[in-house]
Amino acid sequence: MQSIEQLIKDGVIKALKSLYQIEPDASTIQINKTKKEFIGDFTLVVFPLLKLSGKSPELTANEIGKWLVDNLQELESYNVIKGFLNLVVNASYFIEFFNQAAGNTTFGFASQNASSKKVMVEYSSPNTNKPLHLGHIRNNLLGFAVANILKANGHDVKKVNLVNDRGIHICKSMLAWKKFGNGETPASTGIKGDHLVGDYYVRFDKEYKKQIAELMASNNMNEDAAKKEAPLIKEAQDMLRLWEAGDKEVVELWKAMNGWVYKGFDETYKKMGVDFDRIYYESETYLLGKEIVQEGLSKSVFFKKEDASVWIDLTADGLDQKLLLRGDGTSVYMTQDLGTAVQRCEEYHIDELIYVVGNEQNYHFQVLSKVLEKLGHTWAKNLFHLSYGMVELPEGKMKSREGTVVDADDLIDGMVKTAEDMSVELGKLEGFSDTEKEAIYKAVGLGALKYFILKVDPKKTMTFDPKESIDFNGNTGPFIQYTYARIRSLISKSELNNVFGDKVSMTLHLEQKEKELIKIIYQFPEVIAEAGKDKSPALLANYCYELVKEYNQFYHDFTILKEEDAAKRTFRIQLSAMIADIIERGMNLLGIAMPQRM
RNA sequence: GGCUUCGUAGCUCAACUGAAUAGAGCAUCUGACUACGGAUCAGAAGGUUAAAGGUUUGAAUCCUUUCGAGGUCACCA
Repeated sequence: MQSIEQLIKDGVIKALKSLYQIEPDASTIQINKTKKEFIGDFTLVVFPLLKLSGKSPELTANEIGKWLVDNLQELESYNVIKGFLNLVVNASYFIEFFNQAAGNTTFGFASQNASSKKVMVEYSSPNTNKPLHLGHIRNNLLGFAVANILKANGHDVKKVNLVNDRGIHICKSMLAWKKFGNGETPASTGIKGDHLVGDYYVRFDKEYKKQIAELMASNNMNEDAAKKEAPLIKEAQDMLRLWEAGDKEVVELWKAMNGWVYKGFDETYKKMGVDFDRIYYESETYLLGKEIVQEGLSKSVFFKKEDASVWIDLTADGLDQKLLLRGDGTSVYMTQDLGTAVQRCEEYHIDELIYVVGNEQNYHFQVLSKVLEKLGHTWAKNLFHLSYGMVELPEGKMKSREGTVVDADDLIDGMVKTAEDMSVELGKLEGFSDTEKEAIYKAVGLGALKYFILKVDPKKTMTFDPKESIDFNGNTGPFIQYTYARIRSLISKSELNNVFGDKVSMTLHLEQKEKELIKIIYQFPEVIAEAGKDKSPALLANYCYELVKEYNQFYHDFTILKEEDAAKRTFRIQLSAMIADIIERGMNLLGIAMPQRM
């Protein structure tokens, strides 16, 4: 079935040819959805066409409108307001569309096809010296949802995680554990591994600051000098050197402590409902990229300073000089990223590489793609930095003064607990088994969190308000889940054994609200495509809400199960079921579970 | 300071590529009901889209300047 917009567009071109003997540029033809306050389904904006017609907006619109209605059987009537030509599409067109889409479980989703790409989405990328926090939640939810949406667009998607498991910061927690601990383990303390390690990282920082203060007081040092001279930091640096040299004892401890952290992360990922096809470790990739630096040197794209460090000069591109390799030949962040990018794009033939990374690294990724471009890699333009803004909390109430961030586990557990409290208070889940209740609390608590974060444009800094997110009214996850559960309940009460068994009669009269709903359903494939193109789950989230809101009005205005006309009743049940299907599929792409009952 | 992102109702967010009277929700106020699930629905009020200029038939959207907030400018990752 050809899209109606395309049909109208083609019609307009023919109309212009026939009316004014001109061949318009297709881009000047704008078909919009008609705004609610006007009559019509689609609107042609005629202003850009006035130069071609040489007539007034109203006259032009009327002439085109008349031609279209006379020549396109899908159109029923038209009206003109100022320079806007509103077109009314035949109800039978929408019924035919509905009959085709209803019950089609792949409606809106593309399967692999000629334009499918091999896409890699890298997200999460945690450090192993501290637990995941609120910022990681946005990262993980975005990465997971975008991967799903791209899959729904027919792309071959790989989700990967690059764990930052080495470096001075890891040594800090290791050192603190050795010096200030008593051999505690997650097993001996019952503390989650990532939290235990994180606690020692904090401990290191505390002791380190103490030493700095002492040095400044007793030796009359300034702060910068004290930071460099503190014994603790020197020990940590020694440890890093030992690690790089492969010292057995240090490597063993490193393995053990990282193991604890991974176990903790796995738990959090599972709780959050995200996963990966492959996990990379920086300890395995940090040496990659040195060859590329040599290649760049031989091509004179890079240059060497007196101390043998390697740089690139991007001042001509409006950027700065950037270090690519240290004087002692060790690699930096950029070296590694150059290496992994080349490996992924050339060895695995990735068509697109998406990095979900916070916007504080915008500059890094700008430099990364510039460097690759200068090295002559045409695929450099296939790197996409999905940059997102910080997540704040209202009034910073939960933010401690030291800037300690909100822990992911605590936040998730808190959301689930709130869902439980609210539910118990309202007595909504009486008669459910304990396991059912647990599942619903989790779905609602997490649904609230996920939906609230994903509905916001990724690039914007946002405020997460836990209380607002879990409200059962408004643009929230729980509101959508609740409406969904109500529809499911309605369908099971309808006692139709095969909901989509009967086709809707082409002669059925469509009420305005019914038509509106079908029109929103009609947009679903477009929304999926657009969300994939923009890599924006927010588009999909807001679409789901719009659909639910519209449905609630429909639900309120019409009888469904008690409708006396059997054909009408069946249609309304089918319409409800179709909407439930779409909501479920849309929300699942966002990683949000939809309880059948709640 | 250089570069960069952002600034929309009291609050949290929308507005696809420039298009009609800038939309929702929360909060506030006013109403509706023995209910196909009341965790409901309807209505009201709330805006000089930070400010000023410019381009355009048309600007929240594009350009310039100013103000304000964040990010970044490490031999950290």
